[in-house]
Amino acid sequence: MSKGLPKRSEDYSLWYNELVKRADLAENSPVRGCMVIKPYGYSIWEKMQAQLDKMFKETGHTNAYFPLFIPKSYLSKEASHVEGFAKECAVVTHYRLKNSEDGKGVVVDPDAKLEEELIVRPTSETVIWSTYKNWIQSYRDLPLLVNQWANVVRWEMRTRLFLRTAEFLWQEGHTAHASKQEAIDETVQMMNVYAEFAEKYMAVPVIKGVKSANERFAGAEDTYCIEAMMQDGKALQAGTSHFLGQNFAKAFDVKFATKEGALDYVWGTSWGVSTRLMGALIMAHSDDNGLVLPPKLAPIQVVIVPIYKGDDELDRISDKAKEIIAKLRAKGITVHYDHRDTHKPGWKFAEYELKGVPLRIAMGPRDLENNTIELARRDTLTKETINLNDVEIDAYVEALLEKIQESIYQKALNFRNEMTTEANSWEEFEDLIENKGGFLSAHWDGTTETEEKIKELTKATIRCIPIDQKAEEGKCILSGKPSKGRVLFARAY
RNA sequence: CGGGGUGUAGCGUAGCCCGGUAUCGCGCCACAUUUGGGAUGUGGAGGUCGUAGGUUCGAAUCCUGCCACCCCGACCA
Repeated sequence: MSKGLPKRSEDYSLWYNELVKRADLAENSPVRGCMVIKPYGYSIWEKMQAQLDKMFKETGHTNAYFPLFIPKSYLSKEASHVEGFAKECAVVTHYRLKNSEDGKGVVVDPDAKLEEELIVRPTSETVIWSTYKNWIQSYRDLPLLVNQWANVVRWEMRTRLFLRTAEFLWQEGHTAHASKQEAIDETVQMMNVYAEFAEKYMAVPVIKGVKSANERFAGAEDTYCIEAMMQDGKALQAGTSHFLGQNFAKAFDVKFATKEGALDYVWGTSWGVSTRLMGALIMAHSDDNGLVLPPKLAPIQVVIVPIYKGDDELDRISDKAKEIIAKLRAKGITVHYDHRDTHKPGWKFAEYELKGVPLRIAMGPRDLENNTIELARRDTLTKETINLNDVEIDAYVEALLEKIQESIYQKALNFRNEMTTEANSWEEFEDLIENKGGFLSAHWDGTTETEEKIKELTKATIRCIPIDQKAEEGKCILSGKPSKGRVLFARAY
């Protein structure tokens, strides 16, 4: 491994790609657009999963699993859904291979053609709603609150590790309700769960909002989202929650008997976050030295590096380190003691910085003598020497980790606020999008036509209509037609 | 999927124009000296030059197809 990462200021994309590989998060696979998530990267994803799963359970959801393959005909049952996904579906046409004529490999056996071709799920609404038809008869069967953790495939033209891959991991919640309002409440609730997760665990501030018709999920009545700001001034959609109305219920004929004895279609929602969150996490906090992980998602929260000459010294330091490790673990803190003699301390320091470990403790002979340790923070790159006679190390570290979590969030929030600008004229809008980036808060006349024109002219899209949008009379930035509030524009991933 | 670029040891590269069996650095292995911010020395291992064909006495080098990756468009979570 060569030293030094590319600089963010010089080539942000290159910095990101290199960081993902060097920090052992993921690498490309032999198949175009797919990725291998390496153990360290997967550990972070597992921590995200664990927390999200807990939050889903707390809001009444249960996990289930639906199959990878979907009959091709299912996709076309909901018109706008097929329109949205047809272009990027992987299709299974055969079920057998055979040895090739020249004996040099295997070929698809033409005799093993499937009667009905299968698509690899790009999302599971169709299979799930076809199943729900059998599960729901009465209002007593509702609400149905199901989530699944799964992989999906979307045959993307242009891919990037974590941000857009042909196959990705995610969770998809699919719920059915007896009333419209209840389904809308569910949709909003899950957006709020995502926002809370992003802010409290990932330390990434997000804007909650509703998508314009143009950006809406294929098959939804409304798409709610959380939008995050990356360090290069581009926006990233971090999670979506869809109010499906009765669209899928109608497409798959899912009716229920109401309390009053009438027959009605059920109301649906779906919501998801994916391994794309990994990309958001990386791009929101990391620096030119490597990853910066929020303590709540860091696979290793504290690393202890002994500095020693000879086995005797190592033994004495290890004795002391073990006491500290035991105390920290008792507090539920994840500690790694790296006493390998195959690498020098300086090498380890750089390595753990690259991997984003929030806190590093160094202990050498001088520390042993003075009963001190050196504490180094990853987020600020600052060091302090702590006298163990003066502080309770476990409580101190616990508090410091919390402080780091908060400080990373504040830094990202300050950045996001600096990068959110009101644009009041078209000239200003063009100048800001080109030279500053970030979110532009501007008036829009509400038409798809204007939205597309703006995209064509500036590559900026409407990220969302913020939930907390203030009523304000104004004129559309492009068309000059009347508008009742500002929406957020940005160039986006 | 369109335009441009790249592919040589685990990683980064020279060589390609002008054809003759592959250069350098990092990493890896062994030993010694080292250890408070990516150690040093000595010795060593590792390559069907992305892949499949073609031209040639001979191909990393020339020609064609394919694959992958990067950048810019279109598409998208």
